[in-house]
Amino acid sequence: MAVNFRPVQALRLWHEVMVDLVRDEEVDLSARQLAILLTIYLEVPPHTVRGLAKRLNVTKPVITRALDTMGSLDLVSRRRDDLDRRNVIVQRTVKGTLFLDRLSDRIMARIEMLKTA
Amino acid sequence: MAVNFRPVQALRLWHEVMVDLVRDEEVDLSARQLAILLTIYLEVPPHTVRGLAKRLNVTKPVITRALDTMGSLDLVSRRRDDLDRRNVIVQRTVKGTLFLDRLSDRIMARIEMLKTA
DNA sequence: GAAGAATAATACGGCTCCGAAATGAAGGAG
DNA sequence: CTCCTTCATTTCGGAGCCGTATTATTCTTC
Repeated sequence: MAVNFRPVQALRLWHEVMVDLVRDEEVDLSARQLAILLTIYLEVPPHTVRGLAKRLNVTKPVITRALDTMGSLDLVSRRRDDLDRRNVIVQRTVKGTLFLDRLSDRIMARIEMLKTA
Repeated sequence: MAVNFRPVQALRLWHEVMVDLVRDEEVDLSARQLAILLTIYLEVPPHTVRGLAKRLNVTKPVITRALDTMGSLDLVSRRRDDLDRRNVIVQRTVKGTLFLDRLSDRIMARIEMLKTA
């Protein structure tokens, strides 16, 4: 499981996973959308529009639009915060979890291939 | 330098690098554009429009447009193939090399952080 | 040289995304 | 209750990318 990473191998890893994603991508997410999705699934909740905008150094409409797109793909869901109804709480979905599981599998598979190469 | 990678750590690595890129990105490349750029720099030349289109399973106009965009950013350059003037040979640039060096540095830095965490 | 094949680029209509600004809804201070 | 702030969303004009189909150039074959 241990890998010795040197810079060119790190770049090769990125390359192979990106090509995999582009080649047989079911959903076509931009860099921003993927960054938002990963933040929602990996960082501690709750996630609000404002919080995500600040975390990623983008404007709030960018977050709203990304949630619209990924929401229609059923990768995330939104609900109002009952304690402060101005806030929107972004939540995970089963489909989003499965998507990131597949991404994780792709990355791990490419790491394995780098080890044996 | 050796890292033990488990799936959640692979995903964390992807997350952190993507957030870095979105946060302080000088150039804003799409997933396809980045995949094309990495292919040009990491796979054996020569690279033609048709070859890249087949490699990435996209149509040729996608490649032409990506080369237009990245060409205006001076990340790649094009010249005609003198042996077969129908072909366009895609070439690397100094600026493109520097960009990928920075990407490589980002990835390596995040790998280091995962080791100590 | 003429006809056909192959390559890259362009035209087209449609869709998505952009940032800035305006709008709508909810909370807080007095 | 009223004013002001704080959220998220929507609107606006503009820019970029999409796939399909077409064009322009070059090569190949006869």
